[in-house]
Amino acid sequence: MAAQRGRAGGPDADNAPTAEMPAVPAGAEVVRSRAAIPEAAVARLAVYLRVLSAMAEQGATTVSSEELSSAAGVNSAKLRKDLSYLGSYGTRGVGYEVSVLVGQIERTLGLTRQHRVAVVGIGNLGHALANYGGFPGRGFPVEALFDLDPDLIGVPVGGLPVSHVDDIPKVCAERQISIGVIATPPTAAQSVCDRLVAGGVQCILNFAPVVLQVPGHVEVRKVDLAVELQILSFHVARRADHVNNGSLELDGAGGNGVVVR
Amino acid sequence: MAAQRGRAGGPDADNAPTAEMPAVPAGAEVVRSRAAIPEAAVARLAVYLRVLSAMAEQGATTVSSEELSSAAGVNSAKLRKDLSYLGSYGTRGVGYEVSVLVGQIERTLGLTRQHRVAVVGIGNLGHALANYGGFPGRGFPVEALFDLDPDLIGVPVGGLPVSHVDDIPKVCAERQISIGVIATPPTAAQSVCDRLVAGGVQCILNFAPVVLQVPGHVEVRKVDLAVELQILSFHVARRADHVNNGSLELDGAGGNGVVVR
DNA sequence: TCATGTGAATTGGTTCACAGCA
DNA sequence: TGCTGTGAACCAATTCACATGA
Repeated sequence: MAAQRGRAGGPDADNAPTAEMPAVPAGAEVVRSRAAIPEAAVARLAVYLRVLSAMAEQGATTVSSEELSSAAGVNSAKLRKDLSYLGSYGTRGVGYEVSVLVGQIERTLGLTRQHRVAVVGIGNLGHALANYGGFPGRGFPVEALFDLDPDLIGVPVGGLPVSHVDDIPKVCAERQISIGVIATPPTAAQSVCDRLVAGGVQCILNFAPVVLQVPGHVEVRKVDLAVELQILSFHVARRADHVNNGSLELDGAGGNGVVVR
Repeated sequence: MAAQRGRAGGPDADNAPTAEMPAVPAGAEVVRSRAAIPEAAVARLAVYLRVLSAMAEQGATTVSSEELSSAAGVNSAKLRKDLSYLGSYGTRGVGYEVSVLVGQIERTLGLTRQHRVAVVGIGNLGHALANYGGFPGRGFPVEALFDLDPDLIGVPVGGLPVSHVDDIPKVCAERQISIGVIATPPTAAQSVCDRLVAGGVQCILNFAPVVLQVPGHVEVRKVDLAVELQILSFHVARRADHVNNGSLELDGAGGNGVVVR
């Protein structure tokens, strides 16, 4: 049933074989295939990639860990550690070549492949998603749309006609969809999910506020507005409590902002 | 500059006076602000809350950690640990009373307060958000909408007229907005963010693919479609690699699916 | 007897601090 | 001289396993 990977750093960690760590030879066997990049680092790599792309557009050819990390909102040690999972592509005393990093991150994230996307549920959100048109920075073309509403079937949205949810398995298989996006009401989500899985979809991005049950080989990520808002609510409440309790020291020495430390 | 709290278990930890573990003995009105619930647990509490609400609607009055955890897609040990941060509200040998749990989680997440929301950027996504109408399960009423487009100003969306982004500080202050939702194109996001902060907003939910810079007292959470898709892409690629490498042992003993372990 | 609640062990992730190299 | 790359130390989160109490 594969637990959701949602929000906060899903654990999961399939016994991923660890690094071919250059040094390793020591003992004996060990080693396996590729390197186990921590889940948390993967998420950040995607952010670095975006920042780097922006920098490249501005004509930058080189960046230091300091520059890149501050643009990405992390500290430089973490950035360097994250990049080290890719291998050693920096130049000591200098920094990283932007184009090299972009290439390596893309390769690592599997962005050299195409990942065909289907969107299910063409309501407000589904519309928004369908109109993203080719999704973020290409590589994720939307190739199928589905809904239940007879009035929508056949209507083109973002240039693509809507199909009926009953056809999900067939259409997904035909069009080799690898990522299914669920933007339906919660009640429909599980059955849609089952059909996507039947259609051979490997990953699901779920916007519906339900915990999906999927077979172990399917990867699920959840985007949950209510959860996000409630987490923010928690922080507001906590802050308010602190103030009430008079323990508003909070930023003790030097009154720096926060985070920093 | 407060790092983003985004995706995978934002660390960050504003120097939150962690574990001020109630040295406060058995004494009196324990409860109080209760210290340091791990960020990761907070996100899950929101999920438990939803599951519990659904159960309550179905008439359930009691639930065991086993039932609740499987419905929420986590293991029961984690669930019990999470609930223990709230205090001891279960009955050994029996389980938890649904209504008590709902109440405690709501209290902990600060859902007894109202959190007025503003949505900035009334495009496809902004429309979708505005029409959520009162956001997830009330408690998060949308009280202001903003856009740049003159054709939109004054037009009601989801029953609320759109104001101009220049008025963000004034309107947010007037209407006591505590949560700002940014659904603008990336280029506009930082300036919108600055205005929200000027308007006294305490939390920001950012859908724009940029890393926002905010003062330390403002909490930011990011929902980033591109990042989500790229993480999924990574997993697809990794899986493909494993197969190619013939190291598809992966599930050594017993050939269970994956994830599980 | 059974399921909660929780210390202790473990695992995963972050940060430090410095060796190594252009 | 810098800045990368990385062991080691540290801290957070998860899981284990069992004492506890209805």
